[in-house]
Amino acid sequence: MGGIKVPEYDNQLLLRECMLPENLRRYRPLVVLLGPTAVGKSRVATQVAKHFDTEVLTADSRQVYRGMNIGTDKPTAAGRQDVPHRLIDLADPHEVFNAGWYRRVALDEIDRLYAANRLPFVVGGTGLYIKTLVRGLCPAPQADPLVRADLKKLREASGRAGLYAELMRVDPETAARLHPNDESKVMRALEVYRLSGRPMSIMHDEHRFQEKLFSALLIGLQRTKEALYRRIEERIDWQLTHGMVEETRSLLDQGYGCGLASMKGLGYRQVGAFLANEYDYEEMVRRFKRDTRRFAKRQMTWFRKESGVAWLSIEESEPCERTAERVIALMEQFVRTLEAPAQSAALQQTTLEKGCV
RNA sequence: GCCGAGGUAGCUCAGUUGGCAGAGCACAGCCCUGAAAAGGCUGGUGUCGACAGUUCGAUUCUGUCCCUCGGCA
Repeated sequence: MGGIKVPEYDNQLLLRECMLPENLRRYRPLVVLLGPTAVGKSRVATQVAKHFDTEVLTADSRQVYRGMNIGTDKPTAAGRQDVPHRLIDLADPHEVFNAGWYRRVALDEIDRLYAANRLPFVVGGTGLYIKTLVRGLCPAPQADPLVRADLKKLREASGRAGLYAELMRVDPETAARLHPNDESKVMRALEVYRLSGRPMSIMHDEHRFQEKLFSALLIGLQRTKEALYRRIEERIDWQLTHGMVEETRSLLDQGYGCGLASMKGLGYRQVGAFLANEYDYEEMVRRFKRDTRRFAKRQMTWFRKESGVAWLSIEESEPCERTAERVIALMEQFVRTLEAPAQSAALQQTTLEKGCV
């Protein structure tokens, strides 16, 4: 027998201890399960949440909209009864939901869970929303419809070049960072300047995503590109045979036009164009799948560069119960490092280095 | 077998009166601090079907062959 003996832990006991009110307040533990669309987060998350007797806090910029259910793969009522899901159905499709709004309501939910001695468990694929919890959001002014309307006028009068020229004048540093064609980000930077009188670049320099509100464990799920793409196609086929077209039609009939941010989401955009006879059904399916593949790719680009994610590769044959077990194992290990930082310093350095933020 | 029409990027094709091969789509890589399922940027060496001939130089012209799709037998 050689090597160092790792002490045996009673994980359930430690977990209960970790979730004692004073410890929750002390460590502010947070677990995030992330990954690209269709990788299989939801089913795993439900099992994991059940195991830890907690809830699922969704980090999904589309499931926040009421009435958008099939297209956003929102958990069903039955699933939500099994395990409570929060941060869903927060806004109507005509409202402009955004990262700041998400952060405020998510922090409230997390505090509520701490008060109930439960471990907050965030699950989703919207990288920016997750980042607002794990690394914060700079205290720039919120989006303002009046300023935006004004900027739109400027856009109409003098085009993208006019917007960009103004940004070069008031915030050359941000202008240098942004491409003149990236209208929405150029407008946001102008909005920040008009509302605060300060260049956004200065605020970013001051913030630098350095907030640390939680001891966070980030777990990422990934699959091979081929497997992920196949799952995307299967899910879209399922959505289309289970009411996606009807759901989109109903939203349009309620007056939610295709110009809304919510209606520009995957699926709704393509089905909406199909209903407007811009192209036929087959073309709609092709684009829906293609655009979802592209999205998954963008998600992976974002997540890959996020430091501190513990990645779990899922094999094709792996049942989701097994994936859930692996996630649970990582979480229990994480809880140990919180509970007994002295003994597990080595452990933290080695195995959990990647997953802790 | 004969007569047409073709063979150029993963796909559909354009093109070179002989001089470093180019579009769309697909795909790939990337950026992001209140629209993030949004928005934006970048990426083309490919035996130009094969072999030979003419030429300083052939993907382009000529010849032979191979393959595909029509039509006729």
